[in-house]
Amino acid sequence: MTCSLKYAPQLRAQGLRMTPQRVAILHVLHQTGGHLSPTQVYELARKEHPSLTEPTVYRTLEELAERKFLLAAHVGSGRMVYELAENHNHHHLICRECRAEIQIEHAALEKLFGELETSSGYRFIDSHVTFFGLCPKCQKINKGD
Amino acid sequence: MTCSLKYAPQLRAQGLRMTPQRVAILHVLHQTGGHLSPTQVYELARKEHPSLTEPTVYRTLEELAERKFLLAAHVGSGRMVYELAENHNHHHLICRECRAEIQIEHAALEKLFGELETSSGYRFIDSHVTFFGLCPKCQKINKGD
DNA sequence: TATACTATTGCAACTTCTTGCAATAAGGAA
DNA sequence: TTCCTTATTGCAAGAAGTTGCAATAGTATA
Ligand SMILES: [Mn+2]
Ligand SMILES: [Mn+2]
Ligand SMILES: [Zn+2]
Ligand SMILES: [Zn+2]
Repeated sequence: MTCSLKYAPQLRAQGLRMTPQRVAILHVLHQTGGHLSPTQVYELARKEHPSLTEPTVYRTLEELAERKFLLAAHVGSGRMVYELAENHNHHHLICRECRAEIQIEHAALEKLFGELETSSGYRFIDSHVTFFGLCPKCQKINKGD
Repeated sequence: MTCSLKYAPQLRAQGLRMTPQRVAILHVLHQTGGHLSPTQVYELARKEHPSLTEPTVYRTLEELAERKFLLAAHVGSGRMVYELAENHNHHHLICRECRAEIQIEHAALEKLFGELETSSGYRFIDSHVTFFGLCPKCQKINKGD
């Protein structure tokens, strides 16, 4: 609730409107805190706003991610997941085998991003990266592959 | 054609079989050379093997990627894309705005991967990463955002 | 070459995601 | 408060991707 009050002026500043659907969607993302798939958002937000539809959820998540209110990520489930962009300055490292997930501090990527920015001319502002690898456990298990 | 002959023994070594469906799928990936979505693979491979079905394409691409014959990547289209793993030691950098795409040499990531492997215990063998950023053109256009 | 084992396929039904369009409603202006 | 503009929504239809299961067909073995 409070969270949507906070976002309302920011949305309006970009020509966007604060609808009850968006209140509900922002609310579940705020309450949950972590990554949510569109379907999860839909199921949860529908409890707050029963007339909510799937196309609205997909369009809203996409729009809010484009405007940097949300971060989108692929975490290997095949489906996109979203989270509030707020206090997030992290990246993800996920085991291809068992899905074990750890966070990577943004600091660990700063040097690489700097180098790539120099050599490519691209800017990496707001990047939210997911790496895939083999976790220590799965490395042992797979030795005799 | 030649390409599937090459893969047949490698598949068998892993308990997999070389079916006409797989011949067709490998063939289009080989001919095309670049990233293809499952739907693109389906449409192209169907010309070689008309009875091919979508579930077979999805399952085959997933299986072959798991076994490292293929590389899978998200390139921002929302859909997964696949390519032959063969001579590929690259990563991708894509403009969030205009989708302009450049390749990144694997060498550019080696130091970072080394550091992350040390600090996390994960191994990054066979990683195929996609970064998103803003290309030089789009940085200029968006200055007054 | 015939047999047996089981990986792979196609089918059907389902879930997830997308798109065009007309109706609705947010919120600035009067 | 009322009116107006147009961003946003819901609907309906469709595309993309998934799953369980019975039938098929690679391939190892004899
Ligand atoms: Mn995240
Ligand atoms: Mn690639
Ligand atoms: Zn693992
Ligand atoms: Zn660009």
